Amino acid sequence: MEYTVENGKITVFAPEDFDILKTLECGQVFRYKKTGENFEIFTENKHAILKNEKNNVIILTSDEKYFVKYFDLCQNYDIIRLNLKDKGLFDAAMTFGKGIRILQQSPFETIISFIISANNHIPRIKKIIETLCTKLGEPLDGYYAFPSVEALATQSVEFFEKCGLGYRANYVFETARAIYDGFDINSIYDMPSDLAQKTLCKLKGVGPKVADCVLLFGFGKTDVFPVDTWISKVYNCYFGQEDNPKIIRKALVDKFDNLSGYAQQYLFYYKRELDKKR
DNA sequence: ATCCAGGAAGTCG
DNA sequence: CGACTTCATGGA
Repeated sequence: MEYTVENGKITVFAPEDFDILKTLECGQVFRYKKTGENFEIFTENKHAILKNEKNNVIILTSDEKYFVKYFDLCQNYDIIRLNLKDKGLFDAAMTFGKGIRILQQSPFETIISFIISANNHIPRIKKIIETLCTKLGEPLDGYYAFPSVEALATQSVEFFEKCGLGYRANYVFETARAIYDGFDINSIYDMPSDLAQKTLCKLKGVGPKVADCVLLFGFGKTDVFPVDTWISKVYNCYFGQEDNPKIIRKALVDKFDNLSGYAQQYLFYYKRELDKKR
């Protein structure tokens, strides 16, 4: 992918594989908003403004290096799609989702965010995360950072209940505490994905699906396949009759191997957008 | 109004 | 283990 970096500005040239809206709306990230014609995205204590200019994608940010990695600009999605086609992913999903990029997000932020996502609506997930940032995040230039481990670990369960977390209040409480007390999330980077999933599942509120989301979006592990309600639907529609998420996951990881995460995003986005329209 | 959400924990057998 | 139930909240 061709891009240039200047002071405060990344220009991605005529990217067939960088669709701002698809990348933000495909369910991997919650802290973004539309401001007029542009989009604004927040992560950790950073933010960037995204816009289309002529045929280019412009990223305005004071931390160019961070967002080159964040938007996965060095990855070639053309080659990924070719390999996915070989592995048997149908064209319609890839054509429909062309332009999606898998974001390389903060591990801690994805852990907390996807605990909140479990059995919840996306608009509500966004709202709760924003509330946490507003109340506990470091105030910056016109926005708030995502709360630090310490900021979250030193709250009471009642605090999280007041933020609208419901029964997930205790999950966030326990998990923030565990990490604050020394649960080493950085060790996850060096683990094979099956052990990494098992390790993450020790955290309260983290099960197989949330763990896979964290591994994919937070740790850049692409040999995992988060199976949620949408993937179950799409599986039964195009692959085979099965309702056990564990069996579905194994079948899909066997099929797509180290490209599972990409396949998952194309399939998730495809099915969810199609069902939305009807 | 009432249904249900990018699932996970708890409790059974 | 595996199946089955429960879980708080508020946007649609």
